[in-house]
Amino acid sequence: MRIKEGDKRNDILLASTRIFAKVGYHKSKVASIAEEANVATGSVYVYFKNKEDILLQIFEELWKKLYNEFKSISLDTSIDSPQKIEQMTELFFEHFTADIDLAKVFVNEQTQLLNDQMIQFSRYYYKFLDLGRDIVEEGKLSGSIYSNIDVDIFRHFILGAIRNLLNQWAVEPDKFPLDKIKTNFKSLIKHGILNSK
Amino acid sequence: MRIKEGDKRNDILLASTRIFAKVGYHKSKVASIAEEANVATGSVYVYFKNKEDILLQIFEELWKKLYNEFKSISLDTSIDSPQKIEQMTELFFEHFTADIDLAKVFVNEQTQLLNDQMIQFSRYYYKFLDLGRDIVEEGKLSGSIYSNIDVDIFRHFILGAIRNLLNQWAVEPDKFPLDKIKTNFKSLIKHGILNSK
DNA sequence: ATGAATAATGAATCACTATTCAAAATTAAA
DNA sequence: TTTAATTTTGAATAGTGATTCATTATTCAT
Repeated sequence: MRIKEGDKRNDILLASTRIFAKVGYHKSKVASIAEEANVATGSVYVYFKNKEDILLQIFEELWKKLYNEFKSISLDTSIDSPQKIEQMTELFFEHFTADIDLAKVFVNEQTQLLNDQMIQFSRYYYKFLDLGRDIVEEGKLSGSIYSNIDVDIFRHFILGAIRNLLNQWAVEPDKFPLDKIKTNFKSLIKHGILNSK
Repeated sequence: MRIKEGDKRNDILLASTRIFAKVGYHKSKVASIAEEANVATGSVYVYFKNKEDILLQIFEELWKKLYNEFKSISLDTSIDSPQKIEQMTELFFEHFTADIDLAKVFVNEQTQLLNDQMIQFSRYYYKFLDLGRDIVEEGKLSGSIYSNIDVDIFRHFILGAIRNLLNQWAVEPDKFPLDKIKTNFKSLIKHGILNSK
């Protein structure tokens, strides 16, 4: 019997996140990923079906973690809907602050995967979207959120805005410091731009 | 002397927009584009440097048009900053309503191009961003827009939100009708979500 | 008509890289 | 030790599809 030397699967996942972030998924070579992970090219195919599968697994892990974190916020009965939304965005930004490469991969690759009909994207992502819907609906019912707002539209509004701000931060962290982004973001979501004096 | 048979360059541009929208840039084949454009494969290389150049030219034309349309709004002295922002978003959505394939290409391919250091993306895009900055700054100075809002952050906030909503519309036009998106969008930008009763 | 001049063609090339797989290496039990 | 099971390897393969370019077609001026 031979036993596994360390966690090659995870090494590959981490290495590919770095490579994908640096040159983009399509320009990344499996050989480069293997080299970055200190693993033979063939080993990649022991742990993943193919190159695309690596990318899908990165997102699977990402959304699994985020979904679980969001779930506990969602279930918290001591805070109201707007506070939950605020905490969720906070958590979202924090998660990526810790891993700028993951942020880049999220920003650059997720949309294409989602729009590819051939692909089964992480179910945790859709469960996360469901949590978001519930929280906004809760806010509308309790009266803390404008009742004329469409829940589905708002979810995609907020997600798109976050995504693009993360992108700016990932590209120019000095020009777009995350705390400044967070402050502005929360204010924009809550009150919009109009100064009604 | 031989004269050009029709506008093959434009045929290729239109055909590639359809193909890119349907299967995505990376999975698109130059041969398919040529076929869709009723043109020989080699002809593509008469009008474009390579496959990537086609995509860049699609964006060049897109942003050239949008920039010029936005410019006239920006110069209009009869309306104030918030109205300009409203008109610009209106125009933005309208432009893509007329061409859902272009919307898909914009949503799916632009981020990657912008983040690729090797690529010179359309200068009109950056000029468009400058227009946006000026308008928001104008609003802050006149007092109609909250002064604590960071102009750069707001620009990317609004662009990201629009992009993601366009994406939803392009994928499920029935679930996300554009007029509903526009109404919600304008309200969210102006007043946010908090119902202060 | 004729022949420059330019436009258009598409089969052949050629580089590139994802994937495979037979062999080697490692470990643990017998 | 030896064997057997499992893991790892990386050179060879094989498919793909972007790009080239020699050839053909078309048009206009003469």
